[in-house]
Amino acid sequence: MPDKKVKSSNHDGKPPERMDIRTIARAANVSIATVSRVMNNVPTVNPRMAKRVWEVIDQLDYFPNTQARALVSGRSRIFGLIVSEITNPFFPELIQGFEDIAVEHGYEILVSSTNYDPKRMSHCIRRMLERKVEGVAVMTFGIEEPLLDQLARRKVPLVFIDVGPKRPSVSVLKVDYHHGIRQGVQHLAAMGHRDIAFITGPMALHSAQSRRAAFVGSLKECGIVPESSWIVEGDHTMEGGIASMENLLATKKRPTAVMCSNDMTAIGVLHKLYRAGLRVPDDFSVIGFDDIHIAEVTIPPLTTVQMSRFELARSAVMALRAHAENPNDPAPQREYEIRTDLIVRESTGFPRGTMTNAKKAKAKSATNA
Amino acid sequence: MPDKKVKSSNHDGKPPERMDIRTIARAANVSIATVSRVMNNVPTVNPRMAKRVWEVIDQLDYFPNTQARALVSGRSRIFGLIVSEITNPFFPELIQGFEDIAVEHGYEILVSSTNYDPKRMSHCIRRMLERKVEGVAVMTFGIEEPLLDQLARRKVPLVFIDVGPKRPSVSVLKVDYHHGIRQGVQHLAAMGHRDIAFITGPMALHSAQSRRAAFVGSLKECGIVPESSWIVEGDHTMEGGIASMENLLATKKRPTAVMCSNDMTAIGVLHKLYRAGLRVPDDFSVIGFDDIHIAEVTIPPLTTVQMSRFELARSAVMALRAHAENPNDPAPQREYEIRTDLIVRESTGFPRGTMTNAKKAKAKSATNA
DNA sequence: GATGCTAAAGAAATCGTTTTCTCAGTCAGT
DNA sequence: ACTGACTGAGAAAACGATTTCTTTAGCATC
Repeated sequence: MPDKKVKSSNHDGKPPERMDIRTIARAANVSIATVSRVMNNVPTVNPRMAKRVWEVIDQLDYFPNTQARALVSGRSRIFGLIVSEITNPFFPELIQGFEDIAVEHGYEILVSSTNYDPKRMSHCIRRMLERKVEGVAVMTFGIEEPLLDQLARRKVPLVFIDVGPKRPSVSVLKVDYHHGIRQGVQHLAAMGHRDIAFITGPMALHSAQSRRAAFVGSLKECGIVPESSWIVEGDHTMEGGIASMENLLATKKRPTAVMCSNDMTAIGVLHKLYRAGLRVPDDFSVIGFDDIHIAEVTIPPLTTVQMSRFELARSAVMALRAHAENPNDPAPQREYEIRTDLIVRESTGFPRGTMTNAKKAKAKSATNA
Repeated sequence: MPDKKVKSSNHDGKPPERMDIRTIARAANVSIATVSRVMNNVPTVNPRMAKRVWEVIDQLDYFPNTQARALVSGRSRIFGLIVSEITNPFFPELIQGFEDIAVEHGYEILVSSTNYDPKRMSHCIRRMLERKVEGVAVMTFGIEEPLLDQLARRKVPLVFIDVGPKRPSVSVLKVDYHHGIRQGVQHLAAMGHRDIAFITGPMALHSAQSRRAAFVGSLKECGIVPESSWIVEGDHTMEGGIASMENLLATKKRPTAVMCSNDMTAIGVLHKLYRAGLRVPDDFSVIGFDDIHIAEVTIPPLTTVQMSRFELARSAVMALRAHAENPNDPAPQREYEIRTDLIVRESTGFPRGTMTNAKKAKAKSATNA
């Protein structure tokens, strides 16, 4: 924003040409109030006049100053979006969707990545407060609730994933982890796996707990008793996946398959298995979670549980809009359901040496149906 | 931003409690001008008074309204960041760095991903203009200059990668593609490869042309004549990599190695080779470009040319700051140099059947030195 | 033809800051 | 003691919109 000092009239005849609502009003021969009304589609304005104003606006290529508008109307038209790790490919895909939908409804977004660091979190909340966001989507999968008090206290609408305080102006996006994870477990069990490991996310995260619970539950449904040494804690990174897989390979009795709390972990696992000289899926089966884009081209392509980023983004924006646009709506915390589904690719197969090729083909076609 | 209507005094004794500079002024028994001066560290204010004001500010947990501030000061303290594809992992890493550094200097950022779509680009420029950004970093690697006229005309500081109009308030980040790419070519040549292919980015992008030129140049330096059918156009996506590799495999005489214009392409290539039953690096060598994080764990880990996201981000923010904070500085377009370097991992090796193990070991150690 | 009502547009207040202007004091120099 | 320069702090004018309050004009009603 330069041209601040162009106020003093310059002697070469040109008017100072600052582009504000007054310029338009003057050019269209109406009051600024009318221009404002035209821009906001207030119905009481004479259509002929409106047309004239629009023409001037188009011709001069004018657009209103968002901050002035926000200041007086009390509406910033900005949503905040807090993610835990922008470098995990899951999130950019989410951000993309969130941005698209928010922009579509006339909102701008302020993204911030906390990297699981409470200090960063608190700093970014502060920034959002300063910018007067009209709502914040907290896509960190459940962490640091105390910090969010600052937002709640100032009555900023919020939307969480999985779990959040039951308060007015707070919505929760419920992810049905169970559905997809059960499909995964059954898929493995159907092929004959009994020794199935699980690599969780950081257990401080609610979602990590939910996913583990869904895994354990699904295992039991198949009549398999969970072996605790086969449930190891990861951290949703590739490095974590590598380390966790290392631990699993070192267990007394090795599992034959592993489910991961997210795809990045699975990618680490794939890598560790490659290093260990084990072939996937011949020697070991791997299932991921998220279905990020690169899951299609890992070697081998990753069987994974899909959670729709688009659905997540859409629901989040909708929830925030609902709150922002009806400030005193008595109906608070709506809950939105997000489905999960297994996508079978090539990182899963029969446990080593249990089946002939003929049986393989048969079982596989049954599974896919 | 709710609590808009809390103006009317409520009958339970409490004051309406709106938190603005006036509240602070009243509580500290000074004028609002003084409060403002204190917050902005204006040196002429009495230290004792300043202390008192700070105490009140802390105690009431007050922070100024950014939009009011921006409105009057004419400074939004927002930078725009336009990337071509947020779902390409290169960019999140860049965004992260950009955000960190911008925030460190008190700026907020507005990110937008154009997905190579001019319509999106133009829309996002408009949005940035509306929010009165103080500068825009155009990290699309050279495209759609006409659209950027809108920004230039309004004298918004800009920073480009590689190439940009020589105008005041416009800086360019020069990437030294040649250095890293030459290293890559020499690395391959040193191991005995002569038949080296190249998959470019979208040729509409300046960076794609620069990278190809660097490749062709480096090839000639090694006395290899470029074979045009081995230079194919990709689009910087995994899918593009797969398709391009397919084309390369179909050439009359197959190359023995390929360099890619970015890592996503290389990942696609790796996948295609896997599908084709070719082993990397035994049957085919692959080099990427960017050194995104997952390049470390591809199978096999990817040899690639590193371009520092952090350097890029830092330089971009610094360039924008320089312009934003000295609006009438006569010195425009500073240029910043970004280095590139080869990172040798495991996707490159000797061409099939050309060397004995002894020779291998020797050549490899020489290359790494 | 005076009155009341409605529709449409202008005037003015407002949002929460920064910044310029103004005005008391203080102090030094003569 | 009077002037001039300087300090420090308050008063008031922006900033560029929205929104409330007024005004004007037109029309129907009695």
